[in-house]
Amino acid sequence: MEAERFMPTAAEQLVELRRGASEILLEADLTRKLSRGQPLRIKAGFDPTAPDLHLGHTVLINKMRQFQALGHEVTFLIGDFTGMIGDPTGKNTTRPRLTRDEIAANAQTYQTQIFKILDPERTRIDFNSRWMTDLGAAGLIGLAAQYTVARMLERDDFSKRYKGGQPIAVHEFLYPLVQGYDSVALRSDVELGGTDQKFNLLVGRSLQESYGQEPQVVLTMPLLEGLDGVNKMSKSLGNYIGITDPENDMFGKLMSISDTLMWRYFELLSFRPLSEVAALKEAVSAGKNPRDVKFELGVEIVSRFHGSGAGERARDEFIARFREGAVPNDVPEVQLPIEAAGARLALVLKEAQLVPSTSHAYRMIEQGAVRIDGERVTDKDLVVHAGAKHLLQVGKRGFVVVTLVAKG
RNA sequence: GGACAGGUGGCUGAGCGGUCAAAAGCAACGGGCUGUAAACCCGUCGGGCCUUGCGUCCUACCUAGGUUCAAAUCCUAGCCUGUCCA
Repeated sequence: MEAERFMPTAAEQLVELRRGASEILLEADLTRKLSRGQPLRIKAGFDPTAPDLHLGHTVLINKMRQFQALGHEVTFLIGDFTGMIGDPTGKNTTRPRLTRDEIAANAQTYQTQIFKILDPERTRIDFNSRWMTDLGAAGLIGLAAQYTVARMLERDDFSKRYKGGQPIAVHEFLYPLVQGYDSVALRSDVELGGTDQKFNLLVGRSLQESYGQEPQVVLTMPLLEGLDGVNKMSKSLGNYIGITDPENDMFGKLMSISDTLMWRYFELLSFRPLSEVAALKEAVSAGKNPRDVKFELGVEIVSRFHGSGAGERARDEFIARFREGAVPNDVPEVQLPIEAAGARLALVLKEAQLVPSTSHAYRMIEQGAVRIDGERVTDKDLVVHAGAKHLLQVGKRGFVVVTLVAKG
């Protein structure tokens, strides 16, 4: 990697790096490391089982990007070994063991996604199985000897479960240790993580000292709230915006967040200078419609992942569809074989996958959620006939154009 | 190793032989009002079928058996979890 690159002073860098960060432990250490004027080794770990990144993950990735821009070296560490343990969450679900091929595929997926944000030239992708498989049982025990149970139980999650009579499997203690050992193996200078990772990241500091290294600086970023504005964004909660979501979906989801949450997204996701964000806030309290400010957020984010111009496109489409009630221009079309005598609409809705079951279809019709060719359906026994082509709509978002053909 | 307690729908949590597809809350979904915001109001919330009916069938209260006309509810064994004791 090129060593020659303009690097601002430690103080200047610190100002940038502090932005959005929840905590920097210890900031004095970071200043010292930065003052050396050498590129630092920045590490952030990711789960190999879920290669679908969402905006929540990008909070961290954006921070990595910032380090890169300042001339540091970033390692995107895929925890293929730790994935077998599973980060303790209290839900202790045993994760499926991934095959080599699956891991490789996931890593590939990660790359295509993160390089929309990170500079490929300055990003290393690594796997912790690279050193963990060689560590062996003896090595693992040696590693476990570096930390005490009492200190383990300081972890918030563990102490809660311990006090609350919830199970804690012994192997869960290994997760922080292995993650910490990754820092030893990489000789990392800084590790980034969500605030929920604080404990694990600190274990890294401690282990590096045990192994005779200078401890890493821990920089935690807040967890981004999901669409509900309450829980952290996560795929399993279904409150996420995937960075591979189609542009219209992505825009639509961004528009559905609350006004309060919007500012949070500006803070953590937007690349706008904070001064600009402050100005927008000002404008809103002066009477500007928050919706229009949200449009700006949507445009920026969608363009980031779908290319310049995509954001504006999505916005226009959104306005056309929802403000003016137009039908989206990318409605999927399907062809369905039905009985020559005709078929109940409820069944067709199910077949077209607009609803999960015919029972559900009946309920939707009863609730006035179903439209056929723009007309609200009131008759739940409505029969449609072969040869016809209809635009079906369920709720605000479900659209399908079906062509009905006679069976046989 | 021993004693005790417990395992119910996406979650929390009632029920402890029939009236239970299972109270209640949360979440979710749909409608209304809007800006696909919040708040609020209304409704739905296992699945199939049709004769859309307080209809019918299937699947469901950890697993496997059993007792009963009938079991989420009782019995037996197993698995899992927690508490206390050693």
